[in-house]
Amino acid sequence: MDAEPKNTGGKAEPWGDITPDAARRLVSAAVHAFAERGYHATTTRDIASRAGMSPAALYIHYKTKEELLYQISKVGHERALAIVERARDSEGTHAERLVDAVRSFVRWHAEHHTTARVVQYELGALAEEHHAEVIAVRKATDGAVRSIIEDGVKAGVFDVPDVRGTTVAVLSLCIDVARWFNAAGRSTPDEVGGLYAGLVLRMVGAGGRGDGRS
Amino acid sequence: MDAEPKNTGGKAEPWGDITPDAARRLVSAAVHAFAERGYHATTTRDIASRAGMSPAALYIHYKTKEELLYQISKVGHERALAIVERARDSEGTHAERLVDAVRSFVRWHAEHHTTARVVQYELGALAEEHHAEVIAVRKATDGAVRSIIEDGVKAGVFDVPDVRGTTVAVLSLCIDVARWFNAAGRSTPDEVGGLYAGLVLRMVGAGGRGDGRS
DNA sequence: CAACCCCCTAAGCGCTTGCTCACTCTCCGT
DNA sequence: ACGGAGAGTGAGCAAGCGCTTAGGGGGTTG
Repeated sequence: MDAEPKNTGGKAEPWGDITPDAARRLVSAAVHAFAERGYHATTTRDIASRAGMSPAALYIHYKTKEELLYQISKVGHERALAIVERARDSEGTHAERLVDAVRSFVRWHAEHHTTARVVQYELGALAEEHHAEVIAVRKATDGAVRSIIEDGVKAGVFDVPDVRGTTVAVLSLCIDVARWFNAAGRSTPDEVGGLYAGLVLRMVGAGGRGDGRS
Repeated sequence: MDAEPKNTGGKAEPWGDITPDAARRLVSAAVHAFAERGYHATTTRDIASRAGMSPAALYIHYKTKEELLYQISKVGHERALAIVERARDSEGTHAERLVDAVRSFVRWHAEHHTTARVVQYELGALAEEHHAEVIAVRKATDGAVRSIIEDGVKAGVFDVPDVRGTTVAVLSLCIDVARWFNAAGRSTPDEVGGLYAGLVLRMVGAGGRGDGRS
C-alpha cells in the first residue's frame, strides 16, 4: 500500500521510524501500557517486559520513564498538528477545508486511539519543560483550526458568533474521540470521521443534511 | 440563597451532605488532589494532610484509597444523571428540553470542573465491581440524552441521520468541558453552557443563530 | 587473537507507597 | 466518678517503585 518507507500517519503504528529496534519496541510497549493503566500506574518493569527485555534495558535507550512519555507525547502532538495544518493549507472551499481537517483529525484519533489517549490525556505527567513544549504545539493546533473557521466567517460562508469558543468546542469534540473510541465497537474510524465532519459543518452554520456530505 | 439544606447541584461543593465533618474534609481533599495529579499520583498522605490530619486517620473513615475514589465517582455520576433526567422529564418543546439538558449539564461540568475531572477521567482506576456500577449510571445518562434526541426526531423537529452517533458526540462534547475548563479563564460556566446549547441545537438540525437562543 | 564497543542482564539500593497497630485523648451516659 | 466508644496519633511494616551498578556475551575491528 505505502511505497514510502516513512510513516506519516497511516494505519500502522506511528513509530516505524524509531531506531534502534529495541527503542521502538519500548515506545510501543509504553504506549500500550500507558493507554491501559495510565502513566503513573505503569511500572518500568511492565514496559520492559512487554518489550521483551529486562527492567534495566529500558535505561539504555531512555534516561527516565518520563522521557518515554515525552517522546510519545511530542511525536503524537506534532503528527496531530501536521494533520490540521495540511487541511488548512489545502485547496478547496472553506467548507471542504474544515471537513478535511475534522475528518482526518478524528480518523487519526480513532485509528490510533491508544496512542492518542496517551498523547491527549497523560500530558499532565510530563516534566514542566516538556509540558510547556507540548502545550506550544497544542496552541498551534488550536490556531490552525481557528484560522480555518475564521476564514470561513470572513468569507461569509460560516455563521459563527463566537469563533474562539466554537474552535475550542470543535477541537474538544474531536480529541475526546480518543477517550471513548473502541476498535471493537460499532463504528469504524472512517464512519466517525464522516459523522463528525457533518456535525461540525452544522456547528459553524454551513451544515446540510448532517451526514458529512455538503 | 438556598433555603433547602440539601445540596442538589448548586454552586457550593457537592459534598455538603457527607457526615461526619472529617469524612467530608477527606472527600474534598481527595477531589482536589485527584484532579490535580490524578488518582495514582496522589498519596494517601497527601490527602490526609490536605484534610488536616495524620495519614492513619484516613482509614477510620474509608477502608481504602479506592473507596474514596468510588464515593466521589458514584455521587458525581448520579448527580450528572439527575441533571439530564430532570431536563428530559421537564415540560417544553423538544428543543427546549435539549437546550436545558446541555446547558445545565455543561454548567455543572464547568462549575465543578475539579470534581467532574475526577468523575469523568479517573474511573479507570476503580475496582472492577465499582467500575461496573459506575458504567451503568453512564449508560443511563447516555439513554436519557438519546431519548431526548430521539423524541425530537420522531416529532420531526430534529434532523439527525445517526441518533446513536450524535448522542455520543453531544455527551462527549459536554463531558470534555471538565478537561479544559479553567475557572480563571475567559468564559464563565453560564457562557459556555449557552454556547454549547446553541451548538448542539445546530448539530441536531434545529439550530438558529448558534448563540443558544432559538 | 586481543581490544573494543554496544546491548543486555542479575542483583539490588534507597525510597515511597498503601495500610496497620498499639496507644491516647475527649466526650457522654449512668 | 468512671467505663466505654469513637476519633485521632506516631511509628512502622511489607511490598513495590524508579533507577544504578558491575559484569558478561557477541560481533566487528586492528
